[in-house]
Amino acid sequence: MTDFNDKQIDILQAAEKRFAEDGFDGASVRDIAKEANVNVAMISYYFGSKEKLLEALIIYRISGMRMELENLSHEAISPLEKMMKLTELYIARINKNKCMYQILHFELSIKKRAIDIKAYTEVKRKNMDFLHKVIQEGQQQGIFRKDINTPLIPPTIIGTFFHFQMNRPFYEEVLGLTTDEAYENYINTELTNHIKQVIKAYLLHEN
Amino acid sequence: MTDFNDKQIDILQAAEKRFAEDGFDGASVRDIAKEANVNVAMISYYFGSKEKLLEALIIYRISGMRMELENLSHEAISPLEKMMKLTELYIARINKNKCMYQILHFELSIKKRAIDIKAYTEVKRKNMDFLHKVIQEGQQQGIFRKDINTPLIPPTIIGTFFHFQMNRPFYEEVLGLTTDEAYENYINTELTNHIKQVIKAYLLHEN
Amino acid sequence: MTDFNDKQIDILQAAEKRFAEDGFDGASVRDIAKEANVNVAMISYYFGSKEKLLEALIIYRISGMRMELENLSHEAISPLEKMMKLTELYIARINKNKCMYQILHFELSIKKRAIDIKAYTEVKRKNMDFLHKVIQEGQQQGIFRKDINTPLIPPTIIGTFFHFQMNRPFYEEVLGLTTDEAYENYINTELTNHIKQVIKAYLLHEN
Amino acid sequence: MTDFNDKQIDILQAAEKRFAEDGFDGASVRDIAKEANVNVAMISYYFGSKEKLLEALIIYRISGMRMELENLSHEAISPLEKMMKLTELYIARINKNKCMYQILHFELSIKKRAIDIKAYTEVKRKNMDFLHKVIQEGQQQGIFRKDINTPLIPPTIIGTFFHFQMNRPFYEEVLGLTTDEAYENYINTELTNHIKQVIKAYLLHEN
DNA sequence: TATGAATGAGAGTTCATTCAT
DNA sequence: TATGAATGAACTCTCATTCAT
Repeated sequence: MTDFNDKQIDILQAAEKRFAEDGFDGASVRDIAKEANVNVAMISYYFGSKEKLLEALIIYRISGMRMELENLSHEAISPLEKMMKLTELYIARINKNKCMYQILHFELSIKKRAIDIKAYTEVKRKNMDFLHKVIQEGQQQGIFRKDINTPLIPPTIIGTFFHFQMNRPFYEEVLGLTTDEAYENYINTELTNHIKQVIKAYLLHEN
Repeated sequence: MTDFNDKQIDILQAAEKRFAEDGFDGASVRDIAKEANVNVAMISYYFGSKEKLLEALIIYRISGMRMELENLSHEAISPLEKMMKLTELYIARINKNKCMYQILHFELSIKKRAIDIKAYTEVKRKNMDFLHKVIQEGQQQGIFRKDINTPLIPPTIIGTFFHFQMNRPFYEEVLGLTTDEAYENYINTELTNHIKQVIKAYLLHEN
Repeated sequence: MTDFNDKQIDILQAAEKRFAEDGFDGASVRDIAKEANVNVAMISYYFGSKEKLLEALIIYRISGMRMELENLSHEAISPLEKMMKLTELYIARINKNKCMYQILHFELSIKKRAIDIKAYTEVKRKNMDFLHKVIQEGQQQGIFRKDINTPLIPPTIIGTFFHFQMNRPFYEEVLGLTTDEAYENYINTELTNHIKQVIKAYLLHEN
Repeated sequence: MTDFNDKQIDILQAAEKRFAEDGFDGASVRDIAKEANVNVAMISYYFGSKEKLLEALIIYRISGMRMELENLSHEAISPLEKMMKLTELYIARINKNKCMYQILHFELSIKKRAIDIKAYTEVKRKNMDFLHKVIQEGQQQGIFRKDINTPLIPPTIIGTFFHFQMNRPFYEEVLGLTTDEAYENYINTELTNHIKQVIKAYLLHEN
């Protein structure tokens, strides 16, 4: 399922861009075809329909997200350090897959379409399991607080990042980030640091 | 501008529901008209166009969001208590205006449309100003840490909440929240508490 | 039928302008109502429908065209002088009722609508009768040629005038008539003179 | 630009008929599609829009009007004979392109639309140049009068013809031309002859 | 008598998709 | 395998008109 030819990958990339910028309903297959420099009919030909194109795109991108967590789990570092690295990895991955996340978040929150998100769910579940282990470890070592609500950690990381992304025009103005580089830089330094600080404080200090 | 008649309000409410559930492009004016039990032509008649309907909706909802912050600012409570109350107010307001936020977040993150979000920006800015004052107060009293990134507090609160909302199908399954009430209840207790804990820990503990 | 109140006359004048500039189908009753500063419903109220408004307009304008020919017929001048005066009267009347003629010509040549043009036809017939008499007079006096095709005289006069009007942009450029006054002036001098010369030559000279 | 396929030509012909009979605003694309036995969407597909269809039609027809004047200019006949032939050619061409002229005249006289008539203007200008030469020739030979207003010759020819066409119902009745053939025949004999007589008299006789 | 509110019908256009080649 | 041509369905919006007041 994951073996696409060059033309198909062109289409998938074009679709990702258009879906992210215009929304699924806002993007027309003609726009996508034009962006991908292919014939309109080719989209139906290769993917069957616009909806199936979206599903293919999700699978395509998520299959590329196979976590770097495994490596992390074997590193000989403290649970806190692991959590900090995990947070960084989360942010890096979202930042890298901004478009896909943008699409997914919208599609998930819409009742209209019932796309197949099994692949997405699976990845999330795996992440959660790993997260759970690290937190338990930290709790057993007496470093982390006892009442951590593990399932709400990812929303805290991802949600903060995303809200910042989605309200970009507002924060651009408020923070005086006039260029793309300035914004990107702020994400990689201040925002990342803030999220790490928030998570760290939450893990370490029972109020 | 904010005085709409009954029919107009019917349309606005129907539009809010449909836009939130189907997206702006995914919702047709026919759907909205049907939902509002009015003639299709009435939407153009009252609002001019689909886009102007969206703008009217945003103004309508945001003008109803004039913050309860003022009351808060005069209460004789500690900065921390203020921040906790503020967090609760934030969450309550987003929860109440879920649909509007869902719409706004999508529209904001889409490059296609350039809707007038001045009203929204203004509200955000006012909130930020108030937030800033409370945090400064806490810092001057030596209670809050020194290196707080104030502009990133709202993304932390709202983002966490929203990510939880948007990934509802996933968290429903993971947390075994099978009914609407159970989910709603989880938001009002566990999620709210989590966010407050996160904010509290962040404010109080320099790592 | 010809007694209209002030509001009705406002509407008729607005309708004439809009019909002439935009065509019957191109002009909306809303445009007309706006131009006349009346309520949209008033047009249906007073005239029944858009089509009936057009008919009322035609009757209104044509009833105001009752020819000044009668006076002419009693003047003690030569047939040629009569024809020259007649030509001038024709041109003056068309020029004065440009809008109405513009509307009529379009409506007449369109198969779609079957408006009542009895009033118009009647006026034309009377003119023709008078014309016929003058020409016969001239022929009996041996001044005019024998083979005059009387019914084609009015088309020659009116048609020439109208073609010039309808191709205004072209002739503006060709003749360097940059202002409204220049154009109007050209009509009253050069064009009028040309038509008179053409008619005179035709009447007097058998080839 | 002038290469249209069969379907496109079907549409253009249908459009010409409907525009001529119903006016541009009066003719719907659905009517045109029905007349051409094609799908409604095909019109947008091939021409982009209704307005662009009109423009394509004008270009299509006018490019087919490239004058037979060239041949005329090399004939070894007198200026008067040339003018008579020219008049005939004018009339024949208008008669052949009745519909197109009907459409053009209306669109030109309407302020609403600003269609591209460059092609039309160019043809008119060329005709005018040729006309000018012939008339000068006639004047130099002392045959034509000195005070000819050349630019007003075409309006005299075309205008007379057109007024006769546009008031067809009236002249049908007045002249007792009950059938299409009778009318057509009258045009080809009496009307053509009248116009030629008018032009001839004007050219030859200074009053 | 006069009008704001409301509407069914139809307008032009775009859409995702199909099909013959 | 790949595509230009074609289309039915649906879109948003405007229209002339009606109706309760």
